[in-house]
Amino acid sequence: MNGNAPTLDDVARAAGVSAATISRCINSPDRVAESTQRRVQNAIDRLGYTPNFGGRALATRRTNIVGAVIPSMANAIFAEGIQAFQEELSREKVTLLIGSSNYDPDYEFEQIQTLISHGADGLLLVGSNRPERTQRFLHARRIPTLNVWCFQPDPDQLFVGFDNSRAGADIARLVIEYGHQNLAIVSGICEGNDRAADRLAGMKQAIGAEGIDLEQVTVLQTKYSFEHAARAFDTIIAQSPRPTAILAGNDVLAVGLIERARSLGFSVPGDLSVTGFDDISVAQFVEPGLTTVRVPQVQMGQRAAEELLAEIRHPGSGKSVEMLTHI
Amino acid sequence: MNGNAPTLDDVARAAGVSAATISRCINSPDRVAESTQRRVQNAIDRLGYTPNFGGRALATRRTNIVGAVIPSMANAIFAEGIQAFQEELSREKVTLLIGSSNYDPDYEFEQIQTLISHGADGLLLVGSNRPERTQRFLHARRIPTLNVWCFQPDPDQLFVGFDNSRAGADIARLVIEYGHQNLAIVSGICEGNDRAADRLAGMKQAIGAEGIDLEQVTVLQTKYSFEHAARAFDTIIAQSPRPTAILAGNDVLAVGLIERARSLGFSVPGDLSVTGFDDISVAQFVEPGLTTVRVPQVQMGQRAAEELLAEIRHPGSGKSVEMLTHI
DNA sequence: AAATACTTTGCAAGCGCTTACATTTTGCGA
DNA sequence: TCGCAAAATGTAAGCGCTTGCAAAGTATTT
Repeated sequence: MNGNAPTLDDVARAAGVSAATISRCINSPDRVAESTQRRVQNAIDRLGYTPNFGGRALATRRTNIVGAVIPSMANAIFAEGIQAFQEELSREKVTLLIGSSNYDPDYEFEQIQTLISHGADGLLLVGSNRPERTQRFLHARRIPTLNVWCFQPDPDQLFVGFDNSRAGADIARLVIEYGHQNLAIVSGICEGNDRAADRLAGMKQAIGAEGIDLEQVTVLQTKYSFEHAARAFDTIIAQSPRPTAILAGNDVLAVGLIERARSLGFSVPGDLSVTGFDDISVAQFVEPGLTTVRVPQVQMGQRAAEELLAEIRHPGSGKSVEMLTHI
Repeated sequence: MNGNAPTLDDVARAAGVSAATISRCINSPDRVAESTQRRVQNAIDRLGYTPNFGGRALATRRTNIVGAVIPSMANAIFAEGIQAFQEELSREKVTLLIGSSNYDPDYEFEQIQTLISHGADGLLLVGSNRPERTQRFLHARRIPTLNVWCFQPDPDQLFVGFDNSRAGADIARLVIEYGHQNLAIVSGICEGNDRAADRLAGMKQAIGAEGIDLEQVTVLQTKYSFEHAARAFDTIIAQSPRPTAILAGNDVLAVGLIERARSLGFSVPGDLSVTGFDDISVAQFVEPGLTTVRVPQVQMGQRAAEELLAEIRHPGSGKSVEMLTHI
């Protein structure tokens, strides 16, 4: 904070009214006569007054900050959703504190603690699979929390997301319908990542249900980066029979796979099809025809903001929302 | 915050000491007898106490939050640097509040105000060209502020960045040395964006100095998106004589240009060279040979954190740092 | 003109924490 | 055993804001 910031009292003195009136001017202007309001606004402007955060937080027992912990800021997967989330929040004068966990549950817990100790009124988290310790903390402190990017019919938690398993199954089925029989899957690392795990499970289930022997399907788990995807491609392409389609666990992987394929001289989708997941804009661009599971990121972000705010303001009033993906 | 969170007094009562002692246990343990410390720690654990943020902020007049306003979260340009910035901050138990301005000075001002009103102890801003109003506010409130992504020898401001103009000149010169005579420039929008403006100015200056008629060089200003870059490409490619090299104002534009070129059947860099700026990782991947100005983003983020923290803790002690780019 | 209801403003008590200062306890040399 | 400095702890005054309650001012009704 700031040494010489003007306080409510300063403004009050300047405007010739009491501090309470200033406070009301700011928080419920309709309880103040219009003429006074003008005078006060004037003083505020003149002094460059901004409410002191600590004071306000102390008095209202609310910070109007919500925290979000996303797995990664390094790629665009979460950017759009978070942006929408933030816009919706700022409409309500709530600020977003962002942390990133690098897909590491321990680090996620640390970030959560930091956010809370910095006063976050509520939390947006990605996915739902987190260690006992984290869950206990959240529960003990009664922190309003909402999970995105996944959905479970659990009445004790709040979700705004979709069924990763079903989406995974959908795209696998589609690929098979196109006639592909030799498949490979390049998934994200499933441990500690329910989205990746569910997608993979869905894909496997659908593949099995379509009568393809799962033993014949190479499944690789790898980090979400172009480089790792390229390496995964090298492994897959060396196999025989060579797969004719690769199902990627997300678009970062898909783009990495496609680029690697091309730079090795394969034509995509001529020699080989690749499907993605998440619909990030770069993917659209690198490969206009990329078949990918489209996730309603913006909607998800907006809705998440609404429901989380509801839960914060009136605990128990936030609702879970299942969204649909399409291909 | 939380309705039923235990307070200092609760802990004090539980431990049978005064509130002051608890406070000291937390903030300067060496002023408290070890036996008491144990007892207090015990009570803290038992009650699950965490200091109330508002109270602490009010009493210390410090939040340990710093704010950053970046032009955009939608692309990766700032991601790495911000990530490094945040990591450095969290080493010092300081949390980062991020806002994005969408390259709009008014919105930037709004974000700055929000950050300040949420208690930010200091601010990281991108670039240095901002409206009078913003500058006045920052100055009047004596808010420790540091500008990144640019550098000026102005002793009244703090910079951790590089000379965009020189970098722009460097890459233009290089392209000309490679023998290109017909050039085009696709710049970001310069208004309100000193980085874009400086880069462009540097490029123009170098081009002129190399004896090329600037009148012959098409200069387009466009938003930083793949789509806008693609449109710019269409304009440029229609001209005669057709340019043999396009200087892009950043890597998002460069990638957009290259992709558009390829999808129209041009070979890059065979038919046409494209240079970038910023060195984002996707660029590396889309076009391994892309000549781009490499910006030391991670270093910049780290150093910015150090200097900004210094300035916050001891006003006047933060130093400006000029970093070097290379090609 | 008096009685009533409403609107506008002020008063003052916290919210939970830190910290200067005062007080008590402890340790140690004489 | 006493005296005194140092260490440990307590006391209490804020930090800047909100808000219930009371008071003052205005409009409306009878």
